Amino acid sequence: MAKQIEAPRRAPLSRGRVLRAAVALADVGGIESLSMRKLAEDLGVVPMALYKHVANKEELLDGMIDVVVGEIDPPATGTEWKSAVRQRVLSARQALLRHPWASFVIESKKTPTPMVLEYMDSMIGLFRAGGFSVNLTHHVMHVIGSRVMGFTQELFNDSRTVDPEVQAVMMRELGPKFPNVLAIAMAASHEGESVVGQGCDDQFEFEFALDLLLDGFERLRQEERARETAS
Amino acid sequence: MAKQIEAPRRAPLSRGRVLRAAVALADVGGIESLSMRKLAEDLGVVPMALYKHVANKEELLDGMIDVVVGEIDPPATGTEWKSAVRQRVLSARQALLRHPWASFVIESKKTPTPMVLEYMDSMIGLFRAGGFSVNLTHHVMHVIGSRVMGFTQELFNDSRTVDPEVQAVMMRELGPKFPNVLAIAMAASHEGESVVGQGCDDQFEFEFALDLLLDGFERLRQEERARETAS
DNA sequence: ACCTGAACACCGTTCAAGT
DNA sequence: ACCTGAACACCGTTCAAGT
Repeated sequence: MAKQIEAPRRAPLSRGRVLRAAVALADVGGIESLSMRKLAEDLGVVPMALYKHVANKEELLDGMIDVVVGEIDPPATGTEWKSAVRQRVLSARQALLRHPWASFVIESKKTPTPMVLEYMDSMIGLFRAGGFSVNLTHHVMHVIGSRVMGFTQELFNDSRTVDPEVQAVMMRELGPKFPNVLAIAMAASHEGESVVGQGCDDQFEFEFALDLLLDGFERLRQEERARETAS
Repeated sequence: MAKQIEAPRRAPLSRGRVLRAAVALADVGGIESLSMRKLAEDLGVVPMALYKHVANKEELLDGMIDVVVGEIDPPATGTEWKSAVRQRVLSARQALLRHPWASFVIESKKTPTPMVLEYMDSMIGLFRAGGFSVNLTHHVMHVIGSRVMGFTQELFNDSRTVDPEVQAVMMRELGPKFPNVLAIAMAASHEGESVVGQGCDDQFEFEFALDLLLDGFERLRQEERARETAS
């Protein structure tokens, strides 16, 4: 029967608390469920109170990105460039998987946040330390693109578990019009000889792509060095 | 002094006219300027009239994507897989460049539209015809990712023209914190020996990346065929 | 039956009034 | 000086009233 009139104000609202609450909200409800008003409610605060800590929603999103980027492991030291890049990218991927909204928000920005820029800078540094010229580093950064942050646009999502019934429907519906897509979807769900299809293995595909790129980069690097020593 | 009471109703509003108007609106004002209400106004129509032709905004966006995808050239016939894929991807890129909002909208969809699926299906067909197995095709489609549609996430946009003064400011501001990013930005703007930096050449970078991937695919394809004939 | 104005349930953000 | 309720200028979409 305690009186409930004065709800205990947890902590005195700070930028950090606002950002963490926003990340949590987007994690559970998706980015489209994040509004200034809803966030304020979550924090037990009037909407306008948020504007003391973030200038506007844009800046809130910037801050949220930085929270995610902050979760990426620092680069390994003392390893050769390829595994250093590989490890860091895969660590970024883990952070991004924890916050599925983040890749979309990062892309939607026209200018990267300072922390993203810092991450990129250190990644460039790994290539430079590995003996890549400035120009070649520039090119490979473009090639690796968003994958350097640990994500790729999945234009077609075949990683969901498909139960046999749905599969049969897909067969009938999509089969005639998209036979090639169907063939891949079917093959993917039977791969790995699990009883029922579990869709394709995103982690495998990501690493497959990453390694193909890194191998290509290695070749370019060697060609460049050969050209240098030849002249 | 003509009477203006009855504005001439151009055409009797159709799904096609709605979609084309929406595309035009997004082309000039950006996707964030596209609202059902503004679109209706552009068409000289009450907002609710749109809902006769599209179920909701989601479906409007789907239709807009299909307009863009419809601009992509059909695949060349009678050429080997690599140049067929290359040509088609570069044609997709041209379409996407004409509608800068499109890549973002395409990504934002969780399921591809039928026309996107059809495009993917025909692209898969090109690989299959080139002798790639179903599984290898699956992998390379993941590797090529969004680039197959002609776009990549640019996490850092160094393609803008930078005048020397801005460059000097960048040098001072970014230099200490992001030396590696700066080095690349500087180098990119001096490349091609134009007098003033024009930023990096996006078309070159896109083709560089695409060709690196295609060469990698070629190698994988040959390895696979060698494995087949060996067994 | 079709069309459409008003209304509903939201937004992000401004601003002036309250303390 | 700080805080905040109300208001503003938008959204997408429902719905009932008008023809």
